[in-house]
This record gives sequence, C-alpha cells and structure tokens, in this order.
Amino acid sequence: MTQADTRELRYFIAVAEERHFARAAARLGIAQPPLTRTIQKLERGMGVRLLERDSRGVRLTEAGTVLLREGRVALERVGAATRRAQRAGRTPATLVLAVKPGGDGGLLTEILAAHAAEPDAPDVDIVCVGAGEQAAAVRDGRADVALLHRPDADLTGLDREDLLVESQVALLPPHHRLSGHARIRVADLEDDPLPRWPDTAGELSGAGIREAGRLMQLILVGRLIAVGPESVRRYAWDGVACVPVVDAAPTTLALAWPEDSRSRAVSAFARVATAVASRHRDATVHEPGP
Amino acid sequence: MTQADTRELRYFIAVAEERHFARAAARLGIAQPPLTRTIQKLERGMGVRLLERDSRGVRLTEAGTVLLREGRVALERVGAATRRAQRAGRTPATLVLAVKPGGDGGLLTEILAAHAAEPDAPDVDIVCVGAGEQAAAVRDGRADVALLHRPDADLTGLDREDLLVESQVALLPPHHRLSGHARIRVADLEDDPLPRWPDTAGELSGAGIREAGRLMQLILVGRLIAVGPESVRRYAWDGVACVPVVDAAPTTLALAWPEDSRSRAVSAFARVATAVASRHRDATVHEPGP
DNA sequence: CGTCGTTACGTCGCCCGTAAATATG
DNA sequence: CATATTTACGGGCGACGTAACGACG
Repeated sequence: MTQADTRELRYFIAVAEERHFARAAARLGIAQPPLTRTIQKLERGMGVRLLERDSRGVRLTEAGTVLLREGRVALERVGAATRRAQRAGRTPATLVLAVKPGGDGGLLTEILAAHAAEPDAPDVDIVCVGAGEQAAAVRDGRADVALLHRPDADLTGLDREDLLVESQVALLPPHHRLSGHARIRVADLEDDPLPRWPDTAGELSGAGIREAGRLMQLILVGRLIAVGPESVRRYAWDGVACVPVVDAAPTTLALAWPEDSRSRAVSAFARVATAVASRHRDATVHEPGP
Repeated sequence: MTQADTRELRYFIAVAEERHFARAAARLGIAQPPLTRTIQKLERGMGVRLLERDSRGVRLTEAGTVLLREGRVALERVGAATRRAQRAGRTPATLVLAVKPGGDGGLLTEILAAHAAEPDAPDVDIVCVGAGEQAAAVRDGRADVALLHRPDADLTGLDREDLLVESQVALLPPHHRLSGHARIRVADLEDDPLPRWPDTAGELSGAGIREAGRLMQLILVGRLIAVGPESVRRYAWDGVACVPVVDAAPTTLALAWPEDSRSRAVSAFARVATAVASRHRDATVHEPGP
C-alpha cells in the first residue's frame, strides 16, 4: 500500500493542524487510540515518518509538512469532484455564481439580464460567500464561476477573464479628519483601523464584518474605516464619505472558473459577462459624467 | 455522507471506463457484487444517478461524466500528495527530473553541471518516461520537474519557464524521395506515416516507439518517418537524413513544475536552467557557424 | 503526579466472495 | 436462453471505544 485514503488524510490533517492528538480526536469526534493507530498505519504504509512525537506535543517532519499542504488540496479535489458531479445531475441545470456582497462592480444585474436573454441559458444560482472565499467556492465545487477582485484573490488553479479595472475609494465616518478631502493617499490612512474591505476581512472577522450593513454601522460610529473598489459607493450609507485614494493600486474585477472546466454553460456565461463589461467600459469612457 | 471515498472513486472510474461491471470487477481484482453495492452506495450517498444500466451495457449520466473526469484528477492529487510526501521524507534529498529520451534539446548535461556547481544543490534523479508523459509524471508526484515541449504537452496545473525555441526537422530514410532536399514543407509529408516524434507516439505505441533506437531502426528501413525538434539531429543514426520543415510550427523546450510548488530546490533548478538556456541562445546567435 | 501518546482487548460494522434471483433482447 | 446486473447470505478483516500502560516534565 502506498496510496493514502481520504480518512487517513483527514485524520492526519487534523493532527497536523492541531499539533495535538487529543484535540484532533475531539475535533474529529473519535477517541485518541484510533487516531494513533491510523497515523501509525499511514506512516508504515508510506514508509516515511510524518510526525515527531515529543512529550510536550507534536512537530511535523519534512514529509509531514508536504503531506499537510498536498493532502489539503487533494481532499479539496475529492470534495470538488463529488459536489460538481452532484450538481451536474440536478435538474434543471443551474449555473452557480459565487459573489461577495457588494463585490459585483455594479455589473451583476446587467450580466444576469443579458445571460437570461441567451437561448438555452440555464438559471443562475447566486451564492453569497464571505470576503475572499469566492475562489475557494469555485475550487471546492460549490460554485461554477465567481466574481472576485484581483490581485486580492488567490487564483491558483483557476482561469479568469478580466472585466473591469476599478480604482479605490476610502469609506470614512462623517467627522473623520479626511472626510472633506477630494482625494487622499494611502499614507494618510496608516493610523486608522483598516480591514481592506471588502476583500480580506483581516483579523476583524469576529466582529461580523461579513455583512455590509454591519460594516457601514461600524464606519458611521467611527470604529473603523474601509477601502474598496469604487463600485462600493452605491452601497455606502448616507453620511459615509467616499474619498478616492489616488495612489492605491487599482483592483480588477474578474470572472473566474476552474482551469480545466469543459462546461459549455460556464464559457457561455463568461462570454456574456465580458460583453457586458466591455459595453460598460465604452459607456463610461464616452459619457464621462452626467 | 456526501464525500466520496478513494475506494469508491477507484471503483466508479473502473466501471465508467470499462462501461461494464464484470470487466471492471476483473480489472479491480474483485467480484461483481461488491462493485454493484459500492456504486449503489455511492449513488445513494451523493443523491445522484451516475450510471444508466441498460441490458446491453452501461452508459454514463451527465453527473457520471463529470465524476469520471473530476474523480480522475482527484485521485491523481491524492496519489501525488502521498508520493510527494514520501519523497520529501527520503534522505538524502533528491530532485527528480522527468525527461523523454532525446527530448532535452542538448541542454541537459550543461544544466546538470551548472546545477551541481551550486552550493547545497541536491542530487538530481533523472527518470525517463514515455513520450508525452513528462507532465503527467510531475502532476502525479513521481517527478518534481520536467523537460517537455510546448505546445505538444498539456500543461494544465503546471507552471513553466521556456528555455529554447526549436524549429522542426524531418527524419527520413536514405532513399526517401525528399532526402536530398535542403528544406521541405509539411504538405510534402502528408502521405508518409508520421508519428510526430518524439512528443506524441500517436497510434503506433504498439510498435515500441518509446525507444529512440527502435525508431531510428524503423526510419532506416523506410517503415515510417518522424518529425521533431532540431535537437534530435544529434541522435540521428548515420544514413538518416535530417531535413528542416520550414512551415512547421516551432516547438518550445520548457521546464515545468507544479503550479503550487513551494520547493526551494525546484526554483533553484529552474533558475539555473534558464541561465544555461539563455547562455546557450546567446552562443548560437553570436556564433552561427561551426 | 499530571499530561500526552501508545498498547491491549472486545465489539460492531463494513467489505468481500459464493450462490441464487431477476431483467432483457 | 444467454448475457448482465442485482439480491441474499455468511465469513473475516478493520475501525472503534474503554481501559490499562509508559514516557516525560
């Protein structure tokens, strides 16, 4: 035997992450002894030591480090395989699109309308996921395509089509010292608590930042500020100031899908989305302001 | 349960490929009944019908088609995870390079020498694989890096660095009607049996084309001809004519590795290889003749 | 002596193989 | 009636849990 099993991988990953057999067993909902045995058997089967058991815990060997990283993606692919097959069997066929609230660059309704107008277009299921999880949703098979922002999102294993380049704005409380400015710079914000919304929630996830309203609330009361693509303007509450950050690297709104996708529905949707985006770009170029 | 197991995936893939429970069971070395039960359980667990059992065989449903494709890569990743971890645990550390006989563009010895001269360079294990299997060897964890030719090789899931652009030559028997020509065109060859050596063995694998000597033998006796990058000249036997094919799309020799590789050894090797290749390019540009 | 990983042992369940049953052209 | 898949039944291996043991600070 040299081929690890999904159960063995799950168990090993739990131990490797917890660095503690007892905690890992609790997390897995089993007793410690089966865990010990499974890891031992895995090591014996592979002919390699994965964990260095020390009395005050567990350290990973070189091989263990590799198996932790590789095993995670392997399990993810197994889960993705089953989920994608499940969804392919559901009727009627639907296309699942992962978005983040407010992360559509204002294009979503237009794209959906254009897509629905296509002949034989499947229904589109929209799933809202937490900040920065759109790519993961596509990778693990929960979604077929995702709207996300580059370069914030990690696109490993995904193909993409760029839709829109957006400059960044800061969302500030009404009485913030910079609220009146016409434009500011990144350096101006370095003292403020800034979770780079809406792409990575940073360390503030405990506060429930995943919801846009919650975030606006916190901004209004001056507990934090946020920076995001200019399309978030439309979600800003009254009183929240939107000030362009002139030297922030622009982010690109992109549509992403699995790089080995052979789905006709996905490519059709991508074609429609790029068409809408390019129409949108032309419109803003030719009619700069009202 | 919604997460398939590796055993279930293996079994399903066997049935899906054979389109026949009995043959699949034989291939797996088990009896049919366990196969039937396993597939049923898999379908029940996923809540989707995967196979349409007809009296004269088995057809795949939409979901089954997806699971066949996705399940293959999932199993491959599981195998890759274990193999890579195994190799990471072996001491001393070695870097495994997959090449195809004669597919090194004449750079291999130079690259190996340059790499060995680096401080802390691991030993390089060279594994020769059949034509077109270098990428697969990297994907499934048998090798860390591969030398291969674009665009013949499928680089899905791999990162690469291009080393050398090579134009193509035809290898012809001594008395072939085109042997005396200084250059020919693709259209001139359309009547000849041509396995696009050495990248894809085509349908002739039964003849044992994997070995270069065998191929030369067949060419000499006039049983077939071959087309490949110009670096194969050095492997051509006496009497075999090498004639440039002027309108064949040039192929690019590239070094490839897993796109999520975080191995220091791989990146060091890639750096050395590109340096050697660029030196080589400069040399051939500045000294065109002998 | 408390913490943590391992070994021992008995039970239950899953997977397998053999044999019989069912559907279909 | 022949081919192919499914159901029925019994045996064995493997995974689990409880309990006892060993190593280390």
